[in-house]
Amino acid sequence: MPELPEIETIRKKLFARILTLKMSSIELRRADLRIPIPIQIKKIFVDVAIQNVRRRSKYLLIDFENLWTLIIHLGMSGRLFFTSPERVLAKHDHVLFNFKGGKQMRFCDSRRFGLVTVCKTQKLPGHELFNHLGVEPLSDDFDENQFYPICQKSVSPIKNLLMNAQRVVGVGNIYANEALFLSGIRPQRRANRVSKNEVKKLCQAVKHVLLKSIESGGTTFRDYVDVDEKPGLHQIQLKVYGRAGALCTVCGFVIQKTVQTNRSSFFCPKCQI
DNA sequence: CTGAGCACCTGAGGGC
DNA sequence: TGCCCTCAGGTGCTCA
Repeated sequence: MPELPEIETIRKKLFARILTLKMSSIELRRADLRIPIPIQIKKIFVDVAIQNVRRRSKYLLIDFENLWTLIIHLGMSGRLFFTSPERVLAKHDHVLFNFKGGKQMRFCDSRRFGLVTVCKTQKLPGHELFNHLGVEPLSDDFDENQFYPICQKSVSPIKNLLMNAQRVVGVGNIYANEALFLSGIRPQRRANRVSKNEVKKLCQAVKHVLLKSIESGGTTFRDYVDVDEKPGLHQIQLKVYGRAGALCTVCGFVIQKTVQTNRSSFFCPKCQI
């Protein structure tokens, strides 16, 4: 479920909270996630200082002083939250990170599309999870000069290209739909039919919608919550996602829904060409 | 190489 | 209540 703004919200809260903490133990209740959790996780992070909490794409990266990094991805249904160790375990609480001083952080994921794994910090860039990833959309590298040539070479729908992590990372179904609305481009338009000026508007819209959502603590459409189990507030600002049949807030036309490669697309037929 | 389709897995919600 | 269907903030494989 979570896209870049939700992961970034979690990253910021984790950064503020765990740099002063050390783990006392890690319990694996179920290890068969998207990739199996390596057993060594139970040892290598115990009693080691935490140096940083970073994000790459939708992956959380927790760097430890012993030069190992804990990698966490939430998939569609994953949650990472702090709680008391006494709290009754839920069916899908798969990993328990126990901190000295009594707090516990739980990784919970009903669909198990997420993952928890480890890597030597230095070897992260070449890791198979990361070595094919495209540009970070909030970086200065993401603009029309970089993205327009990519669009020119692709006949796939512009929305598919936006959601292709080999090209741009972090933009999932909600924010792809929203950014395309803000830039006036229909999701199904072929990428090589988008002008350079439209690509410029699209890049700006992607940055805008991601930053606005981060300001609001992410979007809670169904069940996203942060590490304090608090929902985000950005859903009240959504213009098209989940609004099929409702009226466009700009022109009053009825928002349409279609399906592209098994994902729902929402657009205003008047505002988006 | 690209793009479409589908698989991975579970739970929620609607219709009957 | 129960069953069956559809749908869901992601990713990566296979096939044409």
